[in-house]
Amino acid sequence: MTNQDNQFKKVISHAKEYGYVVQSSEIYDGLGAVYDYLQNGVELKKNIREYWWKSMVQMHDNIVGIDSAIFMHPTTWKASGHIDAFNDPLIDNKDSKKRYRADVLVEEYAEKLLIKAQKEITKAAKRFGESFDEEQYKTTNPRVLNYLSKREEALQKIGKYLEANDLVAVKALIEELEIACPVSGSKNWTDVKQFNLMFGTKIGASADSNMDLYLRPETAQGIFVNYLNVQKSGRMKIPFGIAQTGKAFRNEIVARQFIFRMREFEQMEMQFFVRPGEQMKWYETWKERRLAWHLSLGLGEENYRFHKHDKLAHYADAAADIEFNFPFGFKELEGIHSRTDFDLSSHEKHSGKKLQYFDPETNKSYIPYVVETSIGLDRMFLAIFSKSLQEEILENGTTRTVLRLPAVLAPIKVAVLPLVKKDGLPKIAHEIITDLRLDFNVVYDEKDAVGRRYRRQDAAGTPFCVTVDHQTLEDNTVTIRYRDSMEQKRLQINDLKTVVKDEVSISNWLQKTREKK
RNA sequence: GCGAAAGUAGCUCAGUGGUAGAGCAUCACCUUGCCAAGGUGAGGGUCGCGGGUCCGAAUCCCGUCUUUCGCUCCA
Repeated sequence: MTNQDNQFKKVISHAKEYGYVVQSSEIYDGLGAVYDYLQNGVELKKNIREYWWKSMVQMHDNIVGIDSAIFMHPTTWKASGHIDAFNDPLIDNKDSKKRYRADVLVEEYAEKLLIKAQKEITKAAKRFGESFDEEQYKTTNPRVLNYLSKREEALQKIGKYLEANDLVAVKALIEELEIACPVSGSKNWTDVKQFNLMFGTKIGASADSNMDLYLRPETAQGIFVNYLNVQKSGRMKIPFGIAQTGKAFRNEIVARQFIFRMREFEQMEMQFFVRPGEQMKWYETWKERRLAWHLSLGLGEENYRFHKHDKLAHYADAAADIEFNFPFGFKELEGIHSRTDFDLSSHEKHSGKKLQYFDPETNKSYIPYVVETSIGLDRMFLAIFSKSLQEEILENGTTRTVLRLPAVLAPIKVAVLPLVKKDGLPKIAHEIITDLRLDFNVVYDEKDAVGRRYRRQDAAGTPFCVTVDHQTLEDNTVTIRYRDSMEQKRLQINDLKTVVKDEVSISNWLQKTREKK
C-alpha cells in the first residue's frame, strides 16, 4: 500500500470517528457513492458554503443569488444537451476487460475502411501517373467501391440503431463487422448497455397522466431559465451574475474516492452574463478571482494549479479547472468555463421565448454570453479536510494528530476547559460558555487531564481552547491556547470574545482575497 | 460493468475448524492537575449478509452486498 492510500484511509476513518462524514444507510451495508454529513461535517460544510456565498454574492453589487428547484421541466434537459450527451452505449471486451463506447468502435471501423480505400487510390495514382482520374476511379474500381460502401453501410446502420435505441442490434452489428478489441484483438464482447447519467422519476398521481422527470444533473440550468426574471426584477445591468448552491444528481458509472465523486452532490456556482465578445476578458478575471479565494484559506499555494481543457464541451469556447492536490493526486476542484450563448440560445429555441437583453449603452438587443464558475462543495470539503489532517512529531518525540481546519471554517470554534473539576472552576467555565455561545459554537470538557483534552480538541479541529485555572478566581483571567502553535496567552475574560471574533471572522479572512488583487 | 484486494467492538487490527480478543476510544468512580496514553470497574460484536460442508465455521466452499485500487466514463 502506498503512502497516498494510507493517508486517504486515515482521512476517511478520521472523518467518521470525529463525526464529519459517514456512508449513507451504513446499517444496511451502505449505498454506493452516497454519504451523510454528521454533526461536525454539517457545520464545516455550512461554513464553506457561507464563505463562498459571502465572497461571491455579498461582496459584489452586481451578483445576486437564487435557489431554483431540483425538478425542472423535461424540455430543459433537451435544450441543455444532457438528454443526448448523457446517454452512452457502452460495451466491454471480456478478454482485455476494456470498456468502449459502442458507437465509437463502429466509427473507428468505418475510419479504417476509409483509410484502406484511400491507400488503394494512392497506389493507383502512382501507377497511372498524370492521367489518373481520382473521381472516376472511386466510382468504378470494385475494391474501392467495396470499402466505401461497407463503410457507408456501417455508419448508416449504427445511426439507425442508436436512433431506435436498439442495443441488441448494435451488438449484432459489432459482431457482424467482426470488430476486434484494439488491445486484446479479441471479439469476445459483452452485451451493449445504455448508461443514462441522469436519474429519472415521475410526477403526477395517476399512471396515465404522469410525466417523466429528471433530477437535475447540474444546477446551472435553473439559473439560465431564470436569468430574465432576475434581470428584470432586479434591474440588473450587464455584466451581472447569478449565484446558486444546491444539490445535483448524476448516475455515475463508477463513483469512487469517498466524497470526491458522489451520485448526489452539492454545487456552488455562479453564471456571469456578459456582452458578446467580452467573454474572454471575464473568463480570465474569474480565473484569477477564484484562485485568490482558494488561496485565502491558506492551504498552500503549491496545492493548486490550473488545467486548461483542450477538448471542449459542446457549449464552451474556453474552459479551465482549478485542480487541487488531493490525497490521490491533483484532481478537479472547480471549473471556470466560458459557455458562450449556447444555453440561452438553446432555451430560446426550445421555449419559443425571447431571452435577449437590451443593452442601453449600445442600443442593441442580444443574447448575453456566459462565464461560469462551478465548484463542488463536497470536493471543497474533502480538499480542506484532507489537507488539514496532519500528524506531527513534537519536540518530546510524541506524535500529535491535529486537524488544522482554517479557523473561519472550523465547526467548533472554542472549547472551554476547567483545569480541575472542583474549586468552582467548572462554574466559571460554564459562565464563559453561556456568553460565547451567542457568537460561536462552543463546547465544554472537564474529563481527563487538561493536556489530553487539548489533544482531543486538536484532533477534532477546534482552533482555540480556553482554560479556567486557579488564577482565574483571583483576577478574572484565563488562558487561550492556539491549536496550530500550541502556544498559550493569558487574557481577561472580557477580552475573549473580541480575540476569538478577530480570528474567525469571515470578513477578516476574505480580506486576504482583496489584498491578493 | 470487468479484474484484484478487503470486510471481526466507535477507530486500528490480531485470531486459519473447538467457549470471540488486544490497544485506543466511550461511560462511572478514585487519583493527578497546562500539553495524550495513572488506578478500579462497566458497557459495547449473532465476526458484512444469505446458503452449504462438518459433531462443530469468524476460519473451508458457493452466492450476494459494500469498500479500496486498476481499466472505462466524467458538462
